[in-house]
Amino acid sequence: MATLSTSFGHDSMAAFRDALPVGTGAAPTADRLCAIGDCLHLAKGEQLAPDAREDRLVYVAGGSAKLVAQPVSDSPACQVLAFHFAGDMISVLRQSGNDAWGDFRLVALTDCGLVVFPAERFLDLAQNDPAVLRSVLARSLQALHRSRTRMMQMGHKSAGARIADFLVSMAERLTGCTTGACAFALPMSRRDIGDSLGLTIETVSRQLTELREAGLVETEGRSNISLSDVAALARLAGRAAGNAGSPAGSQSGMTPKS
Amino acid sequence: MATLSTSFGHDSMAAFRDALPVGTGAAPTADRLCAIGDCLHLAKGEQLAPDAREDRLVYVAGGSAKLVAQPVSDSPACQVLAFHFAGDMISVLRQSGNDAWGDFRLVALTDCGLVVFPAERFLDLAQNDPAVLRSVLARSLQALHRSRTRMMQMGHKSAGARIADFLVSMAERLTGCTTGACAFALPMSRRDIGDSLGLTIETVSRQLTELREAGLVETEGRSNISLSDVAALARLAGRAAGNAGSPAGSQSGMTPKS
DNA sequence: CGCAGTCTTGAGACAGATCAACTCACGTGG
DNA sequence: CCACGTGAGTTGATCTGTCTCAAGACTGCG
Repeated sequence: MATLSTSFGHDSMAAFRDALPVGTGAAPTADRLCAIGDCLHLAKGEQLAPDAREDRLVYVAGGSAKLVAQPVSDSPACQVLAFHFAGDMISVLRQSGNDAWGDFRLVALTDCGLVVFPAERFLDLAQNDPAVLRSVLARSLQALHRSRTRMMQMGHKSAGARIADFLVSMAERLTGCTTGACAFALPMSRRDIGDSLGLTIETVSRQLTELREAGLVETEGRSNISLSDVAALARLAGRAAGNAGSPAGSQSGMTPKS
Repeated sequence: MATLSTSFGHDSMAAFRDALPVGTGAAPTADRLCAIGDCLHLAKGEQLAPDAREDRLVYVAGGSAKLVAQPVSDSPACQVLAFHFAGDMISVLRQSGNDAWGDFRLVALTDCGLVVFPAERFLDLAQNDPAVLRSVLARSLQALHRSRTRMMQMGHKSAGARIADFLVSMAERLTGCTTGACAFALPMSRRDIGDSLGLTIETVSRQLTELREAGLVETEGRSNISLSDVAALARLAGRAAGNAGSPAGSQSGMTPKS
């Protein structure tokens, strides 16, 4: 976290600026937005201090993180709400209020660079530039849509389908691959996967074994995984044909240029 | 849908206007918004024509409706995404895109009055009045938050907890009651309840019976229900103490004044 | 009053959770 | 550099909760 911190921070801000919509005369707004953004670097395992006073918008410039909700009293399982990777813009809302769940926290799965904004002030500034505000709104609606779709799936999908869906989604988000074969390293543990899918760690493991025996998946070490046929997995996951759903999380990807 | 349409329509529009944030100089914007809004009345069982070309924002002026997603090819169960009541502002996005799910449809559970806006044009106009735009954004973020929270619960909650949660949520939304006893009429069928909770109709029935035997619930006829102790149900549902989560749906309630 | 569809209730099957070993990867210290 | 230990991952046996299939009872409508 030491020496590289500042330069990483600088890169983070630059990355954020690049991700902004290129509206006419948006430059001054971008400047002001950057002025209130707080660059920070989280080492693997560290978490964003859960300031309960205000909502925050966080831009992930690099690395990967998980958004978790911790049960307030008892402590059995913490639910993973979403995984996030470079380019995602996520809203970390304060206190869910009065449910049995405590606050939401962003935890680093790998070292990662973030830009943190106070939501209120960010929106105040964005208000001057309707294009930015609207862009954020559009992302939110999209995110809502994805969340709904995901919820829907969670409702009645088998463990196997959920795992397949998870893998397809990861392949897509980590490598951009939507068909054929691909390999990548999963930054999260089996427990994280289970917690995000509403399954136990044992079930996750068993399903992976099954896929391995079916020749669709190969694993090496703890995190390296390779999929031999993404399309087949997508079919197993109950997706139509194309895909593009991003079930395992992404609520507000912010990559208007790509 | 015939004779009463216009007068009901008028009331719907008035209700919508009342719900708008009272910003300075917002009146002209309100006028323009109302100008593109389409008032319409749905009889019980009717559905909003699923125009697949554009996203729409719908204000529910009166009555109750369900937002459903229909599987495109096979036809086993249609998933109920949310229930909506008077005062809710919901976004009906067109085609989920490429998933195995077809389009989203709004179906009337009881006769209801709606104001339908083309999302694009609504936002174009709202852009002139940042207060309105921001209000919509705030609602969206809230909705996302609720959706996430709900998803989280869906993940690992027992059937009993889901039903209890559902009842508490309905009590709150239909009668404003958050503790003590209350009675109301459920506008949706057991099947709808099951489809929204990811349970079968039989399980819903069984759980209700169980609650009845526990003395927490009484039913009369098909839809009348009375809860003797909402707080106890909330506890059963795994909520902390207060409540205010609105799990069974509401994504964008629009009642800034209340 | 009778029919159709909704709701309830029961018995059996199955998926996934739970409990309990066991194995292996990876980081540490000798 | 390699043995070692810890914690992650795998595998197996069993158990519980929910779905499924199948009657039956009731509501509410024509």
